[in-house]
Amino acid sequence: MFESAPKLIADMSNLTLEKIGKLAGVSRSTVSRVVNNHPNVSDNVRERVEKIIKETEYSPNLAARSLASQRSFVIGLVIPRSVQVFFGDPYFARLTQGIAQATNLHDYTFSLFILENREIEDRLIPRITRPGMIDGLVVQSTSADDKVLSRVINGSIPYVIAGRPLEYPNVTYIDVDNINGAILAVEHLIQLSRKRIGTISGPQNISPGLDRKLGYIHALEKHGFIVDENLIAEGNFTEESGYQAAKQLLPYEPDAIFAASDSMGLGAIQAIKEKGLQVPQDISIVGFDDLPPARYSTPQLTTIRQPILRFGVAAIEILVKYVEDKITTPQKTILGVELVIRDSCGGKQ
Amino acid sequence: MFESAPKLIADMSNLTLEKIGKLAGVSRSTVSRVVNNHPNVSDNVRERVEKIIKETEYSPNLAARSLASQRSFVIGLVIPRSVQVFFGDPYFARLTQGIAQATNLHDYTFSLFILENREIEDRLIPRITRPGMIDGLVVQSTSADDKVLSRVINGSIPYVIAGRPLEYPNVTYIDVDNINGAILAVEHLIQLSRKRIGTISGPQNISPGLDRKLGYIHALEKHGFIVDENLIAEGNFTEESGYQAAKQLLPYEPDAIFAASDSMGLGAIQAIKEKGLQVPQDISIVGFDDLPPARYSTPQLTTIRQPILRFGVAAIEILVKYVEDKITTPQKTILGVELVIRDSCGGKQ
DNA sequence: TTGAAAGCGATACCAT
DNA sequence: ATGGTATCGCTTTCAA
Repeated sequence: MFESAPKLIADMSNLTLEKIGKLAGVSRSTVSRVVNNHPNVSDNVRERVEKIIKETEYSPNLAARSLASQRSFVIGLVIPRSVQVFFGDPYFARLTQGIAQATNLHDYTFSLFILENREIEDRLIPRITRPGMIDGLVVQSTSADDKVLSRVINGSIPYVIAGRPLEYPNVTYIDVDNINGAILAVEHLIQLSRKRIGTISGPQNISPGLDRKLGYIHALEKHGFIVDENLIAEGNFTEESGYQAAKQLLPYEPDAIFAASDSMGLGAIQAIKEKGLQVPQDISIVGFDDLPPARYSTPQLTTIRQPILRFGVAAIEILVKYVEDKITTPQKTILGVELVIRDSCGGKQ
Repeated sequence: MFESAPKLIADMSNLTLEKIGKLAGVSRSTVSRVVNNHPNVSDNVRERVEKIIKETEYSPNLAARSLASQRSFVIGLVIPRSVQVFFGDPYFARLTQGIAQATNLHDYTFSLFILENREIEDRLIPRITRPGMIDGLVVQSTSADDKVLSRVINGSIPYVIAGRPLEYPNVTYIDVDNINGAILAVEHLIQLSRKRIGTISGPQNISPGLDRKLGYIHALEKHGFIVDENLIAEGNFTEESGYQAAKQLLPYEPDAIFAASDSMGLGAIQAIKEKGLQVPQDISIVGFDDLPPARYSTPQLTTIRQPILRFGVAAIEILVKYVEDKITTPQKTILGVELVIRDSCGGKQ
């Protein structure tokens, strides 16, 4: 004892339960209980051990823990190959941030798998889907019948799909209320007495594209408007596509446009300005997302705010429950959205 | 044998070296050698074992492998707490993507640690810096004397700093040639016969802020210009700060501005337009980064392109060499940048 | 070339 | 409440 203690303090590089135990005068079992917050530890022992853990900055070896417990304490976010834009889109950056944060708060390690090309996809799918490597997966939903999506859904690892997957209605997913968001947007325009309300929708093979257009149509019909196909154009969520889509709509003289993303809304504003028209005087614009650019544009964009960070947190909370409670019943979660009124629609009080 | 073989094939969920060995009639040691491509295995044994591995889709348990080999096969990207903007900045999204891709290509798993608040920082730093958890780290450089930076630099895990760390001149880092980029930008403006060339610099406590301003001054002096403090304003790389800085410069009638980031350049363009002036007719603008928004602005932004994806790839290549060859000598890598001429400076041929 | 066996550092069951 | 010990699945000497 006399000789070994100082030595142990010296080589902090390889701290183990055993060494902490020696320093605290208890067995490795007891230290393990302290680390894992097991109830059966007396208060003074717990205190003593915790003090030493703090002093030495001990933290358990994850490999050993994984091997013994048959859990990896890793949660992965998977971006399928068919997600084209990916990191060009600030949405994914925020999503990643939210999920990483929530993962760490639950004491899991966060791993990111971007399957950006076939080579990486082939290499990673077996690793990702093999039981034991990863405790839980968040998989970004996609349009196509993506390889990784079906592998995960049919595999045995707990997962949550981020975004409603059109092809798999009966799986665990989390999404924002796209339909209601679109309705909020359009009803705002209706309240401002706009009569020719157009939309720039997203691609119709992914749920945000589909649902936001559905909401647009629903709101119009609910308020007795006639849906005019000439006032509907399709983009792919990028600014450039919004610009093009707006050019397509302008000949039909809309007095308002609901864009299914902020980026497309900003593109539309540019097209409108180039035509010599003014936002919001001549045409009102509502976007969707409320990402930072919406606040810095001129005019500032009225938009539908989706809680991206909360989305990540909620996804991880669901996932952790699945992992730790071994639930398997599919569960759907829809997060609310809200209208954020700025300057691109006029009529602000 | 008769009874156990079918059983083993049945429960593929828990394949181990031992079971593969039993199926192939060899020991676990031999199977391990086959899996790890060790030379000392006879051809027919290797063949037999590989066949079974393929049939059973066996893949080794990473936790066990890590524990035994004292390597985790994980490479982490650390975003220190003092990196304020983080994911609002498209730069980090691209950086993350490049590093994730390169990491996977080298058969490591990619983990992301965003130390966005003190709680997460306290929780993660011991884990990150503890030997054995992570084989190598890429750490984003920061301004302040950040806790995690000094811990990593003084620790024993191989690392590469992304961006020149001002406080630690003698560590392994990778950076882009900020000084030369700024020189390219300013010389372009000089060639276009601009006489009153201002700059919107970044914060002077981080290297991209410092170096790009140094390059600006260097280029002016080299060409016999007098550096006018009134033509220098400081931003923090955001669009909003560029807008404000431009407002500060305009009374001194610059005919060109070198903005140390695209975002600040875009903010400057907005301020200039609001003042009733035109870009590039009245004032030329050069940005820095060449992120997507530079291409979608009006006018399209002339800028300095930095190879962010290559940056990530290069960082991982250096890191992997450090990890696998156990090198420890500090190494500095500077990547070249290039001028991308678009419409914000005029004089385009 | 191959096999046996000793770790790696946790967890968790079983005694006490 | 605490300690002893088998165990997780692999890597890696050391013998044979």
